[in-house]
Amino acid sequence: MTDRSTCYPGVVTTSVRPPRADAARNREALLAAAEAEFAERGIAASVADIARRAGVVKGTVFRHFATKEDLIAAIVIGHIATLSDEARKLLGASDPEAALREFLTVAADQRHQHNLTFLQTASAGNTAVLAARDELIGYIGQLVDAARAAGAIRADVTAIDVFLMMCAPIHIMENSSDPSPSLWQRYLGILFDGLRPEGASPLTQPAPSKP
Amino acid sequence: MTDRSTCYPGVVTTSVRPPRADAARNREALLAAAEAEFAERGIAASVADIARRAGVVKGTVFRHFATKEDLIAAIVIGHIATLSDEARKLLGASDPEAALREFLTVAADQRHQHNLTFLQTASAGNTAVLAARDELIGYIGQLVDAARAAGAIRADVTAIDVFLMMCAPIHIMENSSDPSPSLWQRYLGILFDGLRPEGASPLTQPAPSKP
DNA sequence: GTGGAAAATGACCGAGTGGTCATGTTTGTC
DNA sequence: GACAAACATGACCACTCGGTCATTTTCCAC
Repeated sequence: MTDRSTCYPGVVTTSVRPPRADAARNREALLAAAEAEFAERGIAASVADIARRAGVVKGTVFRHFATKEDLIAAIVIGHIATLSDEARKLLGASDPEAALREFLTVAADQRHQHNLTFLQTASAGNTAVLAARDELIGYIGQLVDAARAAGAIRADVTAIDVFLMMCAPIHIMENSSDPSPSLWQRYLGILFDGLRPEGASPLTQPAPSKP
Repeated sequence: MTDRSTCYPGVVTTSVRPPRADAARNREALLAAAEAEFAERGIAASVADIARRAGVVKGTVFRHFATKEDLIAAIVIGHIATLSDEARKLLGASDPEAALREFLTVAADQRHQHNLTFLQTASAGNTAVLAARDELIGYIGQLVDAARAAGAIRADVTAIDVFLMMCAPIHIMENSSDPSPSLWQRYLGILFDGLRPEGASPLTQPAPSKP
């Protein structure tokens, strides 16, 4: 085994000396380049292209991220953390319905801009991703509870439901050949109306117990 | 150019002698094998594996389908045609709301069983697929019109909307790590409630004019 | 049965992939 | 400024992929 102390998937291993300045620079450049490359070419983006875009050689990528999957996981974790921050900010809002809607808007917008929907499935097994995901679902749960208490959403909808449905507007618009960039807002509107208590019909399938 | 008279993507070229018996057999076997392989391994399923599963050699695949994309297109066209048949059958139903819901149920179930969501995007540019898609949207339009006339769905929702949203329940459940096989029915329920007139809020984005 | 067309075969190709590693370079420390 | 550890380099590997093609086999009409 060679030295892999810098290969942490988003979580710093404890009690090691801080990374060298150039290494930290390159890591950030790689994350940015990978995000851009994945957004443009999807999961097919190659490690070599990412390295080139970051002004670095392919071998360097594997010094920072043990596998391509680890690189993807690092990106996904970053974005999930961003969403967690957003959800936390919205917790104290005076209008719980508007807060939940705003969260879904931010989430869809982020996923739209960075083509994250497929990255999320690509890093589904990563434990660090799972931990970040669970934290996010916790915050979503508080948003959902507040909205439900305010009578803004139906009673039978859970935090896991909302988490799973988060990407739906993006997936819907991706089926269009030449979508307007903000088409997803239309489907977020329809989806959100489906979450409202008015006209809600009983659901035949129970809510999933785990995401 | 070698003879490619059998490489038709779902549409029979006119006035050629019928294919040989073994060729017809192999073509069906290839389509079935490809469908199974794609369902199991996604878009990453290789032509060689598909050929092996069909009891045939890789070169044979390219005698029937000029490219891998053409093979995918043939599968997708078959499934779209199946949906068109289903929609046509439902046109005369006495309950337009139930008919639309039944159509969405059949569509989601088909896409769930055959993992078709990604295949559809993979064959997005194929002209024969586009033609089949437009025909399907025509039938969906009639289902939607009937449902709207019966007051079962909101006024601002179009056939293209329904077509684009068709796969949403499947995409939603695919975000789950360990989904129940019928979880998509839950999200179809929520989505369908979003299509109802009760509690519908105005949509900020206009409906797409083309799919 | 036989001849000729249609189709299947399997070896082959080139491009591209994620990943490795010995070697050379940079950085921080004393 | 020298030394060691951290880091970057670029050549390299094994492998898979979609696709091609000369050759052989199979089918069908007569």
